[in-house]
Formats: sequence, C-alpha cells, structure tokens
Amino acid sequence: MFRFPVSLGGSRDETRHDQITPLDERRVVVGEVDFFSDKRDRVSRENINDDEDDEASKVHVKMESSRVEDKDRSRDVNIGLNLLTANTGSDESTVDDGLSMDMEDKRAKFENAQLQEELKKMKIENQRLREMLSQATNNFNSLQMQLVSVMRQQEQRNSSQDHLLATEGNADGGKRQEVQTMVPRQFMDLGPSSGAAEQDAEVSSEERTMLRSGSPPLLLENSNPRESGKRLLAREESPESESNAWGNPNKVTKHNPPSGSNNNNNGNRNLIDQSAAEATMRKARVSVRARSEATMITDGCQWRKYGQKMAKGNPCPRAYYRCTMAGGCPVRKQVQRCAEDRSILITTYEGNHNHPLPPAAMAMASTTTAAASMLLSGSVSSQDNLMNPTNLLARAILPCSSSMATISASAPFPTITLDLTNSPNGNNPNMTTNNPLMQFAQRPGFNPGVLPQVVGQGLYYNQQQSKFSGLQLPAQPLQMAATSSMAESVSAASAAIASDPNFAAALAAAITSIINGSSHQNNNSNNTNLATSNGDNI
DNA sequence: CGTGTTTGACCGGCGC
DNA sequence: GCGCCGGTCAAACACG
Repeated sequence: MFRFPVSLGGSRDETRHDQITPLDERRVVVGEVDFFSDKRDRVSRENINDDEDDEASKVHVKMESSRVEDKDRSRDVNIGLNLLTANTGSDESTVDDGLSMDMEDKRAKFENAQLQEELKKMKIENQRLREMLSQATNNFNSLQMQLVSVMRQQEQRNSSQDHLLATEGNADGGKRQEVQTMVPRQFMDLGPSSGAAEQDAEVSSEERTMLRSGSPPLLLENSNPRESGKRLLAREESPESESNAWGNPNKVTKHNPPSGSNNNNNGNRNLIDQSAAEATMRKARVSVRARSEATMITDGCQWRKYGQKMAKGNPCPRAYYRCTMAGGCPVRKQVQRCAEDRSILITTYEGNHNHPLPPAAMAMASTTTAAASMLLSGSVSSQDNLMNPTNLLARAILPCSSSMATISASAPFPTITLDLTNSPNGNNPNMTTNNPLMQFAQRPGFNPGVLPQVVGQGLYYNQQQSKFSGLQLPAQPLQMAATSSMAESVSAASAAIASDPNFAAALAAAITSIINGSSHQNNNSNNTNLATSNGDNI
C-alpha cells in the first residue's frame, strides 16, 4: 500500500510555516523553500480570515464565497431592502395591528432574503459562466491562430519534403537545411497522432538526433563496442525505464531505427514516433529561477544527489539530483546558484515522472510540465531568449512579460526558464505574483489533481503504476485514455476555470497538449484521494 | 545495516 | 586527434 498525503499544503514544513509569523519565517533558515506553499498567498490575500489551515482548498473557497457575499450585501442595501419593505407594505393591510404587521413583515423579509440569496447565486453563476465563455473564446482564438500557423508550416514542410525526395542525392544537406528552418516546429508531435504531422515529427526528430550527435542514430549501441553499450545500459536504473524509453535520451534515439526512409515505416511508426516524442520530452528542460537561501527548493518529490560539478563560469557548484520516489524514474534536476546573484537558485528539471506524485509534488510538476509542453509543442518560439510576441498561446500561458519566461532551444536541450525573481511589487522575495503558472499552483483552491492529468505529457503514469495500487490508478487502454480522457480533461478544465480564471493559462497548455495528441492516461477521475480532498473546489 | 552524500574518475559530445 | 566540458557512475564515507 502506498498512500500519499492528501493535504494540499504538502509537507509538514509548510504546516509549520503556516504557524509562524513572517518575522519568524525570515529568521528561520529552512532547508528547502517551497514555492507552492499556499501560505503566503493566503497571508497576503486573506489575512482577515482566521480559519484553520487544515485544508487550504476549503479555506480558499470559504473566503471566496464570503467575499462575494460581502459584495452582494452592499448590493442589498441599495436594492433589496428598499424593494422588500415597499412591496410588503403595499401588500399588507394598512389597518392591521402592529404585532401581526411585524410578523408578516418579518416573514416577507425572510422570503425576500431567500429570493435574493437565490438571485445572488444566479448572478454569481452568471458571472462565472461569462468568465468561462470569455476564457474559452480567448483560448479558442489563440488555438485557432496557432492551428493555422501549424497547417501553414506543414504545407511548407510537405512541399519541401517532396522536393527533397526528388533530389535524393543531396538529401542530407537538404534535410539539414530543412531542419534548421523548422526548429520551432520540430517538437510538434508529442504523442501518437495521425496525419502528416506525425511523420514529420518522426523525421525531424531523427534528423535532430543526427544534427546533435553528428552521426546517424542507427545502431550506435551495437556499432560501438567501446563499452558504450555497457555504459549506457548501466545508466538505466531499471529495465522498466529502459523498456519504456524514458531513460537516457541519447539512448532512446539510438534505439530508433534509421531514418533513411523517412516515410512509410508503418510497422514501427507509432512506436518510433512515441519514442522520439518521449525522447524529446525527456530532453526538454524547465528551469526555475527563484530567490532562495536554501540549498534546494521543495517540490514535493524525493531526490537523491548523485553528483556535483563545478560548472564553467560559475563559482558555485552544480548539484545533480535524481528522483527517488520510484525506481527508475527518469526525472532529474540540477540545482545551481546564479553566478551573478547568489541569492537566486536555479533549478532545472528534466524528464517526466513515471509514477504517481503526491499533491505537493504535482504543483511543481504540473507547472514545469505545462511549460515543457508549451515549449515542445512549439507554442513558443525557440528563438533564444526571446518569446515570440505574436504567439498568442505563449502569451496566454506566460502573459506577463518576456522577461519572466525565456525560451532557449539552443543545443543541447530546449529549455524554458521560468524566472520568478522579478516582482512587479519590487520587494516580494518569492516573486510568484506575476506568474500565472505559479499563481495557479499557489492558489489554495488549486486542485493539483486536475492539471497534471489535463496536461497530458506531464505526469506520466506508465504501467509501473501497478506498483502504486493504493492510489487506485488502474491502467487504462491507450485508446480509451485518448477518448475518455479528452472529455474528462475538458470537464475538469471547465470546472477549474469556474473556480479560478487563472486556470486559463494552464488550460492553454492543456489544450495544446491534447491537440498534440499526447498519449496520456487520465487518472483524474480515478484518483479518489485527490478528488475527495479538493472536491469542494468550486 | 540501510540510506544518502561526497568526490574522483570516466564517458560522450563538441569545438578547434 | 586533442582538450574542454557537462553529465554520470560508483566506491568511500557519513549518519541515524
């Protein structure tokens, strides 16, 4: 049996932090800093509320509703009460004695109050629906524009590919040129999808490998007797991770058959494409810059340090960590202090978890995964250190400024950097207020069980999940996941939007992921722990 | 004794 | 081919 804590707050450290004053917090040097603690959010926005911190979601929901009620109460003064007394007065007999008059009056008031309560609820619901509609419309427009862009790119690619096939003699050079021009789109297909894009993704992935390694990806493992095979195999902690191709990215590409015939490898195409996509996903990195005096940020996962190196150009050593929550989990992270500003901690995540995550870990995982999905889906420009200002989806998920999130697709790995060190308020050391991803993850009402499943690429549950039977995550057939998860994801996303407009940002990434045909398995509806702990989210 | 950390060695990729 | 560099391994060590 393997159960994760259901508290949104995650670790006990957070609970402790909840009890200390900001002054204490400054004094205490913690071992880790948790960017997804909802404490600060609550302190800043809900300091009036003295509710217990047992369940952050409940607290938040309570506050939100009370806030609305306050707002509506003021409306009552203007509208409701006057109407109420006027109406009752007109309806009642003017010759009644005072006692019955009072009773009737009270009853009428009570009824009117009830009606107004209903009215309030309907107004709130109406407003919520409007927001949903607005968000959905925005996202739809963004996606539509992106779709058009993608289709255009595909057309260009197809035409250039035909040209390449015609001039097979110079295929190599031609491919290189093509790949270079297609860099922003080369990660387009992350999962098993249909259509030409799949083929293109496969091709471009292979070619990317060729470009990176400088050698064809074919049979390197066997062709290199110089213990490369031994080395590579030794790097895989478990046969599972190797079998599902979530291990070393280099190795993954080496397992792929040659891309010599970049079309009609139908026999293995799905497998190849998936491997390529997974390899790409594994390569993608999400870097989080945040101010912290601690040695490592708390992201809810368990990490084991496996190395430390002095990186060039930085006097601070870089530490390498591996996720140890499950055997063979390919996720790794690097932690290093910024050379310019030692108070900035740079944490770089790589890979995807192949096991269920506790709620505390889902926050960070979903954030980084959303960013990675966005990066890999081509939703953002891969121009180094530039966000394409015309990319609406990228702006939807990272609308604040280009200084907050930077994309780097330069070799060796495409990396998206979430910079949490710049605050519009200037002095907030946690710097999360202008980051929708962080806002979303920080919200007390945030249901960490929603996004990870919506963002399909993110929290990858493979067949190893049978080890974690305590989470009631039965493996679903892939096809079923592809169909049912779609509807459930949309439903979950809608629900989350209703509770939080900021969810739109995450939804943008989610939709991107879905559109890209990610082969995620939907465990949201099955994860009773998460569902029950945050069920009163709306 | 089990688990996690440290640290020197090793490997592959890449540029010259 | 060589050297640099990032990343990883694994033996030694520390700790509870």
